Amino acid sequence: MADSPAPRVLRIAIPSPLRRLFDYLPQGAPPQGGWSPGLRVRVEFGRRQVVGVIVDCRDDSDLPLAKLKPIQACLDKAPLPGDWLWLCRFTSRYYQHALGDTLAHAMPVLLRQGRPLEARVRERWQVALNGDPARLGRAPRQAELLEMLRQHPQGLTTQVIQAQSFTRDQLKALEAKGLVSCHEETLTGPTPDDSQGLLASPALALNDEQAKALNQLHQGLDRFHPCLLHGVTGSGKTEVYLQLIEAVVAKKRQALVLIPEIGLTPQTLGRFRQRFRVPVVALHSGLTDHERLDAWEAAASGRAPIIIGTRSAIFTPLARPGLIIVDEEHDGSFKQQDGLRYHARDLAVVRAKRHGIPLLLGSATPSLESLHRARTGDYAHLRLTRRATRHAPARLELVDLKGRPRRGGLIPPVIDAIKATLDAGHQVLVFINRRGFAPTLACHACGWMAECDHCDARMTWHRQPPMLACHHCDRRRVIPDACPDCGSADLRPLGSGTERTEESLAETFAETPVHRIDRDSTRAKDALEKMLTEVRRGEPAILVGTQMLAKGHHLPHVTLVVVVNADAGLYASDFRALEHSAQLLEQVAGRAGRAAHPGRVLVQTMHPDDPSLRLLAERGYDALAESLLEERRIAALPPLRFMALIRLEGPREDALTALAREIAGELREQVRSLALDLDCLGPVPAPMERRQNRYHLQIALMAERRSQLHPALEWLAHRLEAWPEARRIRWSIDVDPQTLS
DNA sequence: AGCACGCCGACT
DNA sequence: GTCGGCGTGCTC
Repeated sequence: MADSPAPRVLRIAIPSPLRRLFDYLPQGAPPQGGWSPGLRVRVEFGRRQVVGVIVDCRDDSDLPLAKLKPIQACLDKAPLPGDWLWLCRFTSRYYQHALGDTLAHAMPVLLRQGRPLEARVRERWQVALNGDPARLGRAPRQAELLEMLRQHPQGLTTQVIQAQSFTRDQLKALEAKGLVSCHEETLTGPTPDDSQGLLASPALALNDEQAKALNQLHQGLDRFHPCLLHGVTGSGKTEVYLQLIEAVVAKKRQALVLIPEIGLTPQTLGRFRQRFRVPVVALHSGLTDHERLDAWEAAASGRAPIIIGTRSAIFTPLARPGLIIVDEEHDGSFKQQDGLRYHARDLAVVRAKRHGIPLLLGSATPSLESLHRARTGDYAHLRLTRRATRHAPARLELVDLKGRPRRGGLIPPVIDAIKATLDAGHQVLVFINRRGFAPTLACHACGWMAECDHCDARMTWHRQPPMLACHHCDRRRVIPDACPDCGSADLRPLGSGTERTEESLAETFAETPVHRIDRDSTRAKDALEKMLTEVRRGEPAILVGTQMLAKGHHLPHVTLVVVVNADAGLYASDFRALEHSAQLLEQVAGRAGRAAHPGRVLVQTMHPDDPSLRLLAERGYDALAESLLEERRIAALPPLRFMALIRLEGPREDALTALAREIAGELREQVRSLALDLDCLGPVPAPMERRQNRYHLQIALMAERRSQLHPALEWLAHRLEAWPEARRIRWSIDVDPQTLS
């Protein structure tokens, strides 16, 4: 690194929502490489101490140097990785989020608190190879300790030895006599040993489609090479990932694998760990702060060749980046929905490009964004159309709900099909996208419905425990005996939730176990795993569940899938609702007939003639996606145009509306004066205008070119930050919003 | 966001 | 008389 003269000013990003940097004076000895961007420093900010990151070293400041405070301390011997800092700066700019806050988000809690970034190590003691036993002398405890170590040729850690009531002094004495040796190892596991080879278990044979895809991926290992791996459920995408990772790790590079929150199960992790002998590090919400720091360090130092994590793992630094995989790339959990509203899949693209490495986006139901880019040639489009099992994917059969009697939400022919499946000794999955007993409680006499006082929403009727609950805020109420409006006692459930369907099925099929799987029933740790283990034994059973059940889980004995109501996404105001709904239906359908028997998927709907639903049922997700893309083109919506949403929120509707109008007015004026080619729409009420007693409005910006969006957002962020009235409301900027709600 | 300062209501 | 409500102002 070129020697630069000592800077007079350090420009520092402070963990705060302020979109500004703060200048400080260097103080104390600089670290080895001199003052440089990426070093963490402790500084006094206002009246408190915070950990900031140097982002620039300069000789002048906008303020007189006399007004600057000196830093308190430098916390690092070496800067955090340059690529990591680059990604954070990009993220901050792209999503219009304060850099200091972005950096804080992108590092483990302990680093944010100022702890050093270094591998935690432990000592391992082994019998020395050519020790002279005569040197032991008269030391009975040391002799016992030496004997114990002899029985463990691979060595023992200090912790284990001390648990056997030996002391560190005894170890040190043996070491001084040359009888034992000690070496340090990191907690994330030993450094990989090349001599044993990479694989712990052999790769599976590929079919010709998989082999062709893998071959094409091998061609692009040394450059930015974005690929959409578009494979039907059960077509063996994971095996392609594993073999590609093998090639990358063999070249001493690292692979980063992102998976949805719900997909990082012990089974997924187990599959990677079984295949590879090298350490596979996982980053997920279940880790302690120390484990997270260890994983981060192992990735940053290059000791961990394979890193698997959820959304936030996209910010894990890599010493030798070689490959990024985003599995189930269409999944909504890759987009953060509050604070720093980033999309991990989109940042993965940016990061892979920066590193010059391949990017693999995998899905059975790709997002329209990725499909569009595959069609325009930005991404290679690799298809896997064949299932590993004997059977073609089950097609959806639409079942008309109109005018049919329902029990627990199910109509007689569907109940008959469930009975036939159970009689054949198979299992049934009933998918219902509503928790609770019933979506609401209604008065049969006057039409009153239980509504939340704080939100524009109905309250859900729960049986266990009995209460009315709002799923949009924390509000709970006791179930009334009589209608609060007319006093009638004729209160009835309206619609069905998981609890009611479970109850009804348990009555109808008294001899068959019915398992309910939703957020309420799986709250306890391991409850889901226990239930799935039970179900995988294969006895006839009915599973009633929400989308938790739709993703990933392998349920080999399920041959019938029932969707209680497919209409949720059909006529929603959110332009992505249908896309998400179709992805979910296709994923649910993928649960049917994965093993020896073919499957059926019955989809109940009030609109069996809806063209989109019919297209999905008759020609599948890909055909519907094509048609949706065409609709988006005509309606000038993403992914054919670029969008940003300004969300505004406040306690008083009239004040919020007035301010929102003023903001939109100024924004339009700015768009005109900067001659930007973009449309500014709104303010309009958010789909659920009142939530938790706060009002929500939004302003949308739409542009043909992404470059037009940015100057407007940048201006707006600074304007709002300096606008006194805007401090009384909450506002946020959502670039590439995933939903409008 | 924090964290101070500052100016008005019900309490040991 | 004080404890504390949250309005408004600032952070190199």
